[in-house]
Amino acid sequence: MPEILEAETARLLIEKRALNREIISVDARDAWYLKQGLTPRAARAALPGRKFVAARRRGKQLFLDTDGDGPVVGFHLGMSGRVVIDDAAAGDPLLYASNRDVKDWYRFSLGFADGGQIALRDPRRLGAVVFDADEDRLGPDALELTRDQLRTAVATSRAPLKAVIMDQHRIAGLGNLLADEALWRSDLDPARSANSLTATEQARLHRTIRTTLRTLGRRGGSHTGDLMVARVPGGMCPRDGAPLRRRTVGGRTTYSCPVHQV
DNA sequence: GATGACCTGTGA
DNA sequence: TCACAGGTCATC
Repeated sequence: MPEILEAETARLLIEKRALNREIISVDARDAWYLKQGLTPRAARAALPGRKFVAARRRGKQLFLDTDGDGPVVGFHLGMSGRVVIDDAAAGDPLLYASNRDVKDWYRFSLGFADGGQIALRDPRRLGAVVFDADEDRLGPDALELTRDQLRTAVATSRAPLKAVIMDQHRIAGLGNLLADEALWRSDLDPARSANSLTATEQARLHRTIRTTLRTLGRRGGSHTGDLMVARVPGGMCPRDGAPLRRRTVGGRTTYSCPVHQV
């Protein structure tokens, strides 16, 4: 996904199009896609006759509440998953992932009594469907992040700053592109140890995460950052023209400006 | 904490 | 054929 902005787009689509429609069938043809002990049989036993009554999100994860004593259905989009309702796919085309509509990529779908359907289409199969996930394993949602929460997240770890803000247990929602963009806008080196930030830098990072999410959300997604155009080998910093540095930080490909990110 | 594993498609 | 991909998990 699919970072927090795409997850929110998917949540909005679900909220608008999938609530209060009676589920009558379950197509869990890819049993591997069901995680945390969920089986196709259990899904078929639990969902028909129910409807979704709320679509919630924390970080990149989606939680669909069902009526009565039904399960909370968790959707996780992995690297390439998208929510498709009837014939509408949520969000902009994904980079780094195919957007073709291939039948084989429908890993999980639910049919509605009115003839429509909600489905997860995921070429890479790194997403998941779960029931009744432990939502509190995730940290505070990045879109609602307070300054105190940011301070707590970074002050308690000496891991690289980027690894810490991408750690879903500490802050839920930031992925590789958003983390690079926010750090680039914050003038902070992704490899610095998180607990080395001064109070001023923490405040700046907090403010920047918020404005980055707001701005890129308005533009249409995680791939619309200013750094994206330069996020290629040999790319130049859009702000000061310096050659960008490309390396691995926190296990992920990372682009940063050696001149203004310190 | 860094690393490799999971899985599959795409483009060089 | 290879490197690489907006994510997470277990393991050294």
